Amino acid sequence: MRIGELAEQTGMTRDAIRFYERIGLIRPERGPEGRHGYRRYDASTIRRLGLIRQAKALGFSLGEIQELLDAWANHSFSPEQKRAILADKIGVVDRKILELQELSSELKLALAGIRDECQQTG
Amino acid sequence: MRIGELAEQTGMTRDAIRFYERIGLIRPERGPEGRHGYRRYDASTIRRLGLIRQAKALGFSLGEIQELLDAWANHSFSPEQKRAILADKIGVVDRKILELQELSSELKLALAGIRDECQQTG
DNA sequence: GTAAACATTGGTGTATAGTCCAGGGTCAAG
DNA sequence: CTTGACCCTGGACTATACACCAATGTTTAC
Repeated sequence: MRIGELAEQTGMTRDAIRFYERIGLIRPERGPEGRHGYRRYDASTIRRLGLIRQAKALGFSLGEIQELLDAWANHSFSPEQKRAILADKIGVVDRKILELQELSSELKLALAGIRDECQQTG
Repeated sequence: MRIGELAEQTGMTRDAIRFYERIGLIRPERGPEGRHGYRRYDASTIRRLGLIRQAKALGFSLGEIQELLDAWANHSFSPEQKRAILADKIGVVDRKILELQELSSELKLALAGIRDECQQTG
């Protein structure tokens, strides 16, 4: 798959995908079939970009995501380092879940309050 | 309370607090006691800034937070508009919770995988 | 009344996360 | 062998979310 199709599959722009490559989040092959040098992606990259998108929306920076993906895959870290990084991120994620649950409760209370306001006349 | 104490109480910088004011997230009084014009904050601002910090960490932009706070308080929106905005944000938050739970599960699986790797010799 | 410790505005600078070209190369079809 | 659709690099530009001044004013304590 070349960059255009990947962009279509993921809903990201070509520029964003190239940007993610520049900062090391993805590592495509280069033009295995001709002499062109085009980037070639396999299907796993779609999933990887999906995860990046999700993590971003959940408040993780690309730097944090990179750390996470490095720990997830098998490059450059010892198992112990990977374990530590993953455990750390799990803690962050679980704390975010709690915070979001509190936030959701508060918002629902606020919504109920507005309903009451609307019921003033009956 | 003046800006310095508020900064201390919230852990934010004076600059960040002034920035939040510039974009409309907070609206301090101005110098009610002398002729100075200093910003004066009451205790509720601490909570408000805490909420801003939390929402930011959870992936909301300051723009979204502003919308939310406007709907939360009683300014400038009809009850119906506020209800709609709140309901929308609740949906966003609840979806984020689900995504984070999935992410947490995946991370825990990955962590378990690493544990297995470490157990290769015994 | 003056010095320290606070505050003000206004402007510039920074990091992050991209977007948007320009100028060019590549590929498949006709 | 040209046309259109795709790709490349490099650089400039943008929005968000602040940080960091400088020059100046105010408050508090002595």
